[in-house]
Formats: sequence, structure tokens, C-alpha cells
Amino acid sequence: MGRAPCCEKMGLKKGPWTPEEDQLLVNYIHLHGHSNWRALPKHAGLLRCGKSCRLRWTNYLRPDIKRGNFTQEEEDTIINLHQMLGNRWSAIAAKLPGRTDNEIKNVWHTHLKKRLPKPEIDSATAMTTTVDTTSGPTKKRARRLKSSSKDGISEDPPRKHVNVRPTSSNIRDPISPQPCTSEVSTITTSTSSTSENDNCSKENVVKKEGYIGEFPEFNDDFWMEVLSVEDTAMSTEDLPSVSQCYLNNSSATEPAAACLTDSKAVAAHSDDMDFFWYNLLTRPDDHLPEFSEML
DNA sequence: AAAAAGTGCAACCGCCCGAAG
DNA sequence: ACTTCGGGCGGTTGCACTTTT
Repeated sequence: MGRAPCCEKMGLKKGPWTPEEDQLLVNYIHLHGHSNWRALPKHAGLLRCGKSCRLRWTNYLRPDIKRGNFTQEEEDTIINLHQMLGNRWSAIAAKLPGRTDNEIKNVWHTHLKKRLPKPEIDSATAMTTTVDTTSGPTKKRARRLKSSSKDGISEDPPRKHVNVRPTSSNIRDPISPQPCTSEVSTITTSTSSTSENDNCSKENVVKKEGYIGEFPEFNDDFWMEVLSVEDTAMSTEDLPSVSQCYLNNSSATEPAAACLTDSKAVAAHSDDMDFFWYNLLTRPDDHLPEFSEML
């Protein structure tokens, strides 16, 4: 059964937000939080659909958004993460505090993609979609397939983290309400205690299918390590060395740094990438290295 | 100076997932 | 067990702005 549209289209405004609308939204969220996006516009006196309000808030109005140009390090981080995660913008955004998935997506499509030689882009895409996204059954199917591989790749702190409904307890600061989804993930996961993680690890076992179908179970604590340029001493150039280091530590004979740095090698060494992920993800929880440890 | 082409980015759309009823 | 709802995600679009011809 098809679901109803997120909002009745009639009478709801679309298009660019006016400063007045922004003000209404910000004021309302400051006062009441955003426990229910659907009801929010009505209560706030906005003629917008809840989805639109959420988007406006998470992508533009949130106080913790870092605006302005991306630094070289941020761009490198995006490129590296994209090589690992594919078009998982929210997961990438989770590693870049203050940046939104939408912003990162835009930057990727407008700047970064052009920097990379074609094969690299393709391989990165293939990493997650395993389908030719340039043709064929289009969005719907591609997305479905992607979600399969998404599961396999170890979802970004999965939606059970993301999908936390704001409550009086988790809206900690009405002035700085729940950040965007990806940051919720970061916050909720990165502050989790070890024991919590251990508990989660049992729950977070995901079924593998599609591309990563061969990967045995692992938990998504892996993603909890924030790769923030600001928050860690790790520079983005170090990302490749992470894999290399890890591979070296896991008895791989062939350095895999090239897999991440050399576009051609990425394609040529896709097996290495498989190997890398396999090793990484099959490690027992308590042996799962932090990125910082791998340096 | 004007038109065309390119670029950047905010916003929308459709789909999926998990929770709640 | 099933349906509905709300929220989140990634892809895409529309349009203002900038650069090139």
C-alpha cells in the first residue's frame, strides 16, 4: 500500500525559505524542540511541510553548522571516506562535524568528483551499489540494492541510532537542539560506553547480502570512531595509511595503501579492498582497532 | 555588452526503515 | 501479523550567480 504523502500538498509553500520563515522555525525549535516534525509547521505557524522544515533546520539553520568553504583536509577526508563508503553521505557527514550530508553531497558532485579520475569514481560507486547506476532500473532498484549492500557494509550507525525521537531528555539544549541525523549518530554513538557497545555489538549484527555478502558479521561500532579533522590528530592523508597499516598488521602481504590512493590501483586491487574489509570486519569486537591505534 | 555555458547550492522527491498502534 | 506514521537518506532538480565566448 502506498503511503500518503508526507504532507498534503495543497496550500503548502514550496521553494526558497524567507527570513521570516526561518525566524519562525528557529524560534519555535528553540522554544519547543522538534519532537514532531509533521506537527511542527502547524504549531509554528508555517505553511510548510514537516519534511521541508526538518531539511531547512538540519541543512541550514542548525546553530552548529559550519559554513563556508571546505578546507583541503575536509575535502581529502571526504574523498577518502567516499572511497570507503561510497555515496553514504550521512555516514561521511558523521565524520565531519558541522557539515551536513547535503552539503557534502553537493561538494562532492561539484568539486571533488572532478578531481578524481573516472575509474576511481566508478569503483567507489561500485563499492556500495554494485550496480551500474548510470543505466538500468534506475533509482528505485539501485536504491534497493544499495540498501542491501548498505546493510552489508556495516551501516553507518544505523537508523536505530539515527531514528531517536527527540524527547525531553534527549533534547538537551533547546538553543541547540538535536543536530542533524548524522550528528545524532555521532553523538549518540561516540559517547556510548564500552559496555553499551558490547551490548550493541550483539544487536548490531547485520545480515550480509549482495556485494559484501561474504562478510561475516561484525558490529557497527566501527563507525563510531570520529574521523573529524578537528577532533583527531589524524590527518586525512593518514586514511590510506590506516588501511595499509591495518593490512600490514593483519598479515596482508601487499600494501593496500595504493588501493585508496591510486585510482587505478583501486580497481586493480579490489580484491585487496575486499580483503581489507573482510579482515577488519571479522575481527573480534575487542580486537577491533581504533583508527588512531592503527597509525 | 549580451548571450551561452558552467557552477554552486538550497530544496524537493521518492523510497526505505523502524516504531507504534 | 499487519498497517500506518514519522523520520531519515540519497538522488535529482531548479535557479541564481559567475565565467566564458
